[in-house]
Amino acid sequence: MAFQFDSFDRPFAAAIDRLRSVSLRPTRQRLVICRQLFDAGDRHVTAETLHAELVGQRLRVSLATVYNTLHQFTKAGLLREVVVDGAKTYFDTNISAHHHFFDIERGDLIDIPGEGIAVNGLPTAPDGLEIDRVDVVIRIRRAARG
Amino acid sequence: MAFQFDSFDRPFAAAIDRLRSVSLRPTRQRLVICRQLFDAGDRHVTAETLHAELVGQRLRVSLATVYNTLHQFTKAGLLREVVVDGAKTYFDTNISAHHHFFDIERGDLIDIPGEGIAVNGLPTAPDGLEIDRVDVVIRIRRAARG
DNA sequence: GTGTTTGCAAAGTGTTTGCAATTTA
DNA sequence: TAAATTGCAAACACTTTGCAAACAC
Repeated sequence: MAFQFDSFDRPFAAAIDRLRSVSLRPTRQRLVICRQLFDAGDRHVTAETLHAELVGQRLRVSLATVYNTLHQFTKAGLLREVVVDGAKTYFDTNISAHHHFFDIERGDLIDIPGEGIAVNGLPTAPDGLEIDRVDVVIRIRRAARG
Repeated sequence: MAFQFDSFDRPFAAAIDRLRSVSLRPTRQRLVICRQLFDAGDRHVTAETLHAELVGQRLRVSLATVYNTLHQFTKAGLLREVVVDGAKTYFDTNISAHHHFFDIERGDLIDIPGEGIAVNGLPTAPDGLEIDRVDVVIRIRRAARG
């Protein structure tokens, strides 16, 4: 039996299942991160914001482990990396096809459902290359004075 | 008369004009960077690649000045910043409306003319916010084994 | 001359890594 | 107990900054 949890502990059971489904050992750290990410709808985090949340809840996980885990989750297909800012790396728990608003000033990411946007006239990839994915980022900011 | 150039020196004259048009003093460093960027069609550079090019041509400019100058040019509207990679900042000499292919493996940016792609069904920006711009990045990579 | 620009080196930010100690199976 | 994982601290890559010297006008 893993840790202090038993099968009656639903949130942990779900996290354990999720990790097992991608062949990652359900360690204390991964479970804690898993719950923080997936127990509450779609989320956008950076390593630093996620680490701060965990620390704020007295859940001790090192920043290095948060970084490593976010990448493991991404490789496993549980997360998706979103590039919108040169400085930091964002991770999105919503792995379905969709695009983003990015609030330049606040650094906030907001999902736009996949059906909301259609990209037409996509060129074919240059010779020998293929399309991996198409990202649409709508940069938004505080409206100019009216 | 600035430096060793005179008005018969066309490339420098053009660079001087370009800088003057955005109220930037035509210093030796800015002129050299200006020519490197704009004398040869559309280009995508990072501070490091541009600096390496200049140094390779014995044109001495410090990396700090390259960084500063790229940002000045961007603010002045001569360049556009393109976010496609978490690690480095790309600058594009093509400031017209267009989108990009990004070769994930090689880190190459390729322009797609603006008319080539249409984004339909753009949602309106959340309350109090307005759209600054819409970026479409098509991530490409070596085609899978055939 | 006076204000601007440059270059250096130091500092900063976000991220990755080597490795001993710990934990999981 | 063997293999995987963690946390620390050091290393990293890229970028920004403070300030004295050099430069443009």
